[in-house]
Amino acid sequence: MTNPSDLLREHGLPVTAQRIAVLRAVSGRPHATADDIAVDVRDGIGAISRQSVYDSLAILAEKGLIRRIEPAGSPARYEARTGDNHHHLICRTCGKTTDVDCATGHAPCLNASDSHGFLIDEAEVIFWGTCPDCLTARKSP
Amino acid sequence: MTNPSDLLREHGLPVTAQRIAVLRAVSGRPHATADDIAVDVRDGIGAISRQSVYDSLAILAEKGLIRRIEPAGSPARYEARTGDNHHHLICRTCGKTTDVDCATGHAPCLNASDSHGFLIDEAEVIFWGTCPDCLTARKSP
DNA sequence: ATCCACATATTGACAAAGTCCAAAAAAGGG
DNA sequence: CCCTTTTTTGGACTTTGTCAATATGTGGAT
Repeated sequence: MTNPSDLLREHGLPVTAQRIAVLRAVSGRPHATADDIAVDVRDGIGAISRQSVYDSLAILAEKGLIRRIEPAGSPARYEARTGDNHHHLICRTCGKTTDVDCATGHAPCLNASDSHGFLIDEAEVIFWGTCPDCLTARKSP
Repeated sequence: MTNPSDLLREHGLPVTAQRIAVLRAVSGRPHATADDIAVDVRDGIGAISRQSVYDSLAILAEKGLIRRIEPAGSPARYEARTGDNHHHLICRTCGKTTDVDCATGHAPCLNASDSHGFLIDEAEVIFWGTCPDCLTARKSP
């Protein structure tokens, strides 16, 4: 696997300690919020400003190195798994987020029945439900 | 079509001028934000507090009279079309939101390839793209 | 029709998430 | 090594939404 520094250079981005740390944090903890990332980064390199976390996440997302998702009722979350059109399964109770491959194995929902003249570039699918833990918790209170 | 008052009563909700007006506003302007609703309601009945708009929207959504969607990068939006498992097509540039029926006509994405033990109750699909207007605007600047 | 208990509406303060801006610091090129 | 450009920082600010206390209105029983 390409290391973080090379990844940044390949995308024409100046290499900074902050960006490397942010990239590492996102890879190491999928579906983390900006705040989670900030905490992880501080554990790694000591300190980083809130603004730099947002800037780094934004530019990494723009270059396609990470993906940003914004589930209802939650702050934005980031993940390093990109380009494979996977979707998400989110627990309504505890917010646990799990990756799922698409139903038929190859992007079933990419074409809407009627595109209304839009040029569609992404189909985002979120499955809402209750996770196993919360299911058991609910049955035996 | 059932009128707003009866709809509220049928769902065990006390009927108030505010709720009727909110319900009307959501029906009349699909995909409106809470703020849009407040403006429309004030046009209709003169005044309503911000909090009441939020409360009404929340309870109407809870009872299934309206649906709440929260697209990335946008405040929450509400629509009165419920129970037909339709999805949304959103323009990345101007935010225009359009309803689309599901690709195959009958909920293609309702079963994930692997539910990971979750009990899934909804599959939310958002198609992201560029609307016709923004496409033309982009080509001829 | 009137009264009462309770749900709902209002008001104002507050919180979370994110953005904007100007100044300081650091990186890269000549 | 110096200069320009980019990045980082810190702080103020905006937007969206929630909380808590008080006032008001609703629907049922009398």
